[in-house]
Amino acid sequence: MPKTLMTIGAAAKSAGVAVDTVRYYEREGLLASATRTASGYRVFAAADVERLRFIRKAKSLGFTLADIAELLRLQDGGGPRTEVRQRARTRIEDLSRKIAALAAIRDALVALEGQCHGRGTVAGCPII
Amino acid sequence: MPKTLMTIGAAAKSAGVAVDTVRYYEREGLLASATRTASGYRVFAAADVERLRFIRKAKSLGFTLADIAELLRLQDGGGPRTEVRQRARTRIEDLSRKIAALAAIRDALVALEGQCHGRGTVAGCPII
DNA sequence: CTTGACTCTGGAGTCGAATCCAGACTGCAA
DNA sequence: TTGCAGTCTGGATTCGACTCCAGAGTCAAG
Repeated sequence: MPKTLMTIGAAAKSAGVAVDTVRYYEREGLLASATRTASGYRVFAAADVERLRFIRKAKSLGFTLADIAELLRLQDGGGPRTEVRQRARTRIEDLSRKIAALAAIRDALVALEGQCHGRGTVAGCPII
Repeated sequence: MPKTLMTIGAAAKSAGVAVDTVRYYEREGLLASATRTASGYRVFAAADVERLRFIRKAKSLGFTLADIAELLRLQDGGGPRTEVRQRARTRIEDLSRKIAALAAIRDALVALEGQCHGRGTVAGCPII
């Protein structure tokens, strides 16, 4: 096997994911069914590892697997770039909303913390 | 039944949660086992509704049910207020970290978006 | 040839926080 | 009295993204 062709273990390691995760992605259709050796072992090429890395990166950017599946479908179909931009923008808006919500929560807690002098029992504590 | 005593449906509605959720909280120990009518219906008092409201509010502040159970235990035990403050501070730190992480993700996406001119197919699109 | 690491499959289990279900019972109004 | 909304129980199901399992087959090193 040339070094660009590898077993699932090598591919997983190279992409930084777990072996089970690779099989899971294949089941979920994010990866095409891998070709097999005569004995049934999956064989992965560099492009597959790239795809795994892309999934990992997109996940780290907060996309769900469903989002990523969409993106990959676009990629596979050579779809329009505007579509990709649109998804990125949607995701950015999601993130902004989520950040604002969390910041509001934090500020509310900070305010409560400021009101609590920290002495006595919890009875009457503004946080409670 | 005096109007401060109510069925699960009324209590749930008054606190703004679902009936199933109330039973779930009871099962999980966030609410003491409610007293019952002769026929086995749960009976709730104003204090129970307050407790439900507290849970709802704490949840909206991003505490998990496990966090909230702790807070309630403190409350029930008349524990030290410093403890409550400590938990609030921990939660604030959690939130700050989460906000920072999301902001980093968003900024990365914004940067990618800026690099993509939005023309052509996805091949070579920096977002991909 | 044996050992140990790797891979295969289908399916089950995990987490949190509910939500939904069937089937039986209760309570209130018309 | 009948009808329907509400309640009871215990258990199953949901979502997302894995993770783990048993039992069987395969591969490479020593």
